[in-house]
Amino acid sequence: MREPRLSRMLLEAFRALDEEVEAALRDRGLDLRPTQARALLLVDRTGTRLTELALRARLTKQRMMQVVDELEGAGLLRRAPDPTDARAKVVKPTARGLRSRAEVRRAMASVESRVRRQLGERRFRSLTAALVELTGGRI
Amino acid sequence: MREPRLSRMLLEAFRALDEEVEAALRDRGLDLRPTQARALLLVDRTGTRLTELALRARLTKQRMMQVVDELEGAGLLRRAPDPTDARAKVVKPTARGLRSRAEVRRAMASVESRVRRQLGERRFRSLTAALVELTGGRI
DNA sequence: TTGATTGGTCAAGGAGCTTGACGAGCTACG
DNA sequence: CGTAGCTCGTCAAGCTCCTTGACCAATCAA
Repeated sequence: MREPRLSRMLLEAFRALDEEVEAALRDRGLDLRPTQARALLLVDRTGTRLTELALRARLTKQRMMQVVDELEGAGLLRRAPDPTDARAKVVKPTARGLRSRAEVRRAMASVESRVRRQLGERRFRSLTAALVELTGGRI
Repeated sequence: MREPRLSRMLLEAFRALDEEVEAALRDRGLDLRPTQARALLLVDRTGTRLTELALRARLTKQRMMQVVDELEGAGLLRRAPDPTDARAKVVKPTARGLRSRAEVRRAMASVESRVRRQLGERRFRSLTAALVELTGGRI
């Protein structure tokens, strides 16, 4: 490679892992794109507001609405009125959504263990520690 | 954070660095987006074919053409016929392009040194080594 | 020589994200 | 209390980055 830059490597590593997660999801029969999968993980069992989801995912609420729309269309999430605030709604997982979420967790965990084995425990920890430091509180 | 996943951290770290590079470029008076900056670095002084650029950047040639179009419009690159192959053209930096490229190199290098200082030499090396291993030849 | 391949290009579109605006409901403060 | 300002979800539009598909002209391989 001609210009092996750190940011480039981070992007490639992200893409590689992202594709791996997507493939793992497909293997489990889930047709979810990584953004959808990540959003699914952020929803509390008891229901979470859209705005809160957007904050957690660091997306605009408009974008999060699109993602929730998709997941609602897929029957994995549903919206219910928030009893404590007439403006708001809460997003909840459906029964299918809960099952899918468990699959997503397993898929992500399996990829992550694969990486952990590839690097070895010590280097894996070192990698995540470095990333935490680089992102400095963004995550 | 609720679900601190490796792929998420990689993405956030990439974005953080990318924004930092973009800001560093703006500080130097260059209005280049990171994709354009990276492409600019890939062009040989003596000229490089579009297809070769696409390969180096791991983009489709169609996308690379768009990026080169933008950089040509900005007066940083120009296309010349390839004397050895009548189908082909070579993309070359203009004089301004060469100067901009040097600025890009400095901007990227400065961000990378900042990270290097932040992490310390040992952990920086460990990070890049882990990323190389994760991307496994993609870079 | 001719069939397959390569280099650049045009066209169209999709994924993922953003900004802007807005109505309905909530909250704080005079 | 009243009202000014804010928050929640939403609609609309558009941008960036990238992709797929189709072509033609030039080159290469048989």
